[in-house]
Amino acid sequence: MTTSLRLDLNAKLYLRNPQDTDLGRRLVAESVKLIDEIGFEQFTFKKLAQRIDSTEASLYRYFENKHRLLVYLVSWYWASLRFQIRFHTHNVAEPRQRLRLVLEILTRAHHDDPTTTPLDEAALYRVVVNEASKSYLTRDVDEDNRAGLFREHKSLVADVAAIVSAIKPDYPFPHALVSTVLEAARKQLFYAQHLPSLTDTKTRQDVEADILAFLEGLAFGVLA
Amino acid sequence: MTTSLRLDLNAKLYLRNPQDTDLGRRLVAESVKLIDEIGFEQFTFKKLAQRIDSTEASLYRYFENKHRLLVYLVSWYWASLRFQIRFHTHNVAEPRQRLRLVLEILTRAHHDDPTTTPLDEAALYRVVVNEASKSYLTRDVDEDNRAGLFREHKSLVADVAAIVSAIKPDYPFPHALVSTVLEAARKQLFYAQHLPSLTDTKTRQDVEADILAFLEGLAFGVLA
DNA sequence: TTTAATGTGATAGTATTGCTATCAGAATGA
DNA sequence: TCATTCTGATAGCAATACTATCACATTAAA
Repeated sequence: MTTSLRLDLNAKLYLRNPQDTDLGRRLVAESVKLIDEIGFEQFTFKKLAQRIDSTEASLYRYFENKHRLLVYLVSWYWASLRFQIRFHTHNVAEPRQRLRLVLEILTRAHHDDPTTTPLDEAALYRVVVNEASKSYLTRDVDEDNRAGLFREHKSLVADVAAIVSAIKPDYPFPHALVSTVLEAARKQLFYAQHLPSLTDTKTRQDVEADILAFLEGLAFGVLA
Repeated sequence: MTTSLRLDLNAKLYLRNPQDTDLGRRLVAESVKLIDEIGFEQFTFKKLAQRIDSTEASLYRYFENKHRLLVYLVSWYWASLRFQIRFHTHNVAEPRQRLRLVLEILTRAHHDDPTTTPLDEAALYRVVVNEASKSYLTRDVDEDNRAGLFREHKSLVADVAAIVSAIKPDYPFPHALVSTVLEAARKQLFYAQHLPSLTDTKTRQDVEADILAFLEGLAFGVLA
């Protein structure tokens, strides 16, 4: 996968662009690892500052608070997923084949070579699986939404919904289908790892293959 | 809807059963309203104590912390949903018809008469929509799961998955389908209210009717 | 009936969290 | 050269998430 890719995210996500400075880049890279390790609730700017030999106040110059940092990380994930989808489906004309590819990327995107990318992709994916919902399940959703903080997520859903509509133009719920499938890909992985009775991959080997099969069944079932 | 129904939840959810005392019942009833008003992050036992003319420490006698209270409320919701499903599908033999009923209850359960029930059902549903994910998206999922805190959720999924398997015995993902549909019912309502570009109900009147149609399409699509 | 045990809510703490205000030095630019 | 801006560092503060201790009331046992 081609990387060192600099994704330009909505400037409202941060106070100062963390990609511009050494400290900013370490902030982001280490925050992924620390949130992955201790969870978002236990994560604080103070702990992160200690890790990267900086101070709390310095980090607050980049992000208003830890919630904004989470939204930034999740947006980064959506943006990179969207990039990968565009890249891989570029010269695939048949919409069903495109959708199939999207589902594959969705369930396997986090296996890319972590050395070529500025962030630990595997850790970021675990963070997204565990914490992404918290980025919008807050009192400030509407305000945050007005500020455009969820633009990356929306663009991704819009892109894939367009493929769905190409397959079946009269299907009335393309966006709902895509947002559901996107969510389900992550949730089912979480369930397989932590609440296996809410899914069906218990005894099997390749959890991701099962999730992919499940999602394909869902998507192509309604579009049949 | 028949109520004043006392649901017996897992005793590990609380330190002292809040249903046993007047204070306990007020705690639970008012917590639903307060969380609905200010959100789970802003909710504290201190604020709740002020509301019901009690003290912080008194409330800590019932629940170890506010997270346990949330798990309790969500479990109460799953249990009452399961009760309603059993009640309404009791004498419906045809599994497809049963599943259809379940989906209807899922999307409309919160319209029941609030005066007959100990909790404000509409407020509880809003709390579930906004906060339920936070009950298991924590560092302690595995521990909490071992303690049986998610039993109600699992039982509900198992019940409905059995209906799915009755419809199509060789379908390999009945639990994944049910947990996905359960989640989607809430998520799509949230999207319709806060992030409308992630769903397709923007211009329409009856959001719940749309969600029901979407879920029926999903479920009966894969089971066709 | 006395006394022991238990359950109740109230008061007063404490460590941590989530910031903010202020600062001094380094780099940048006019 | 001097002003501006940008950097990270120090200190502090209000709120949060509890905990420890208390006095009192009730119940249960001897």
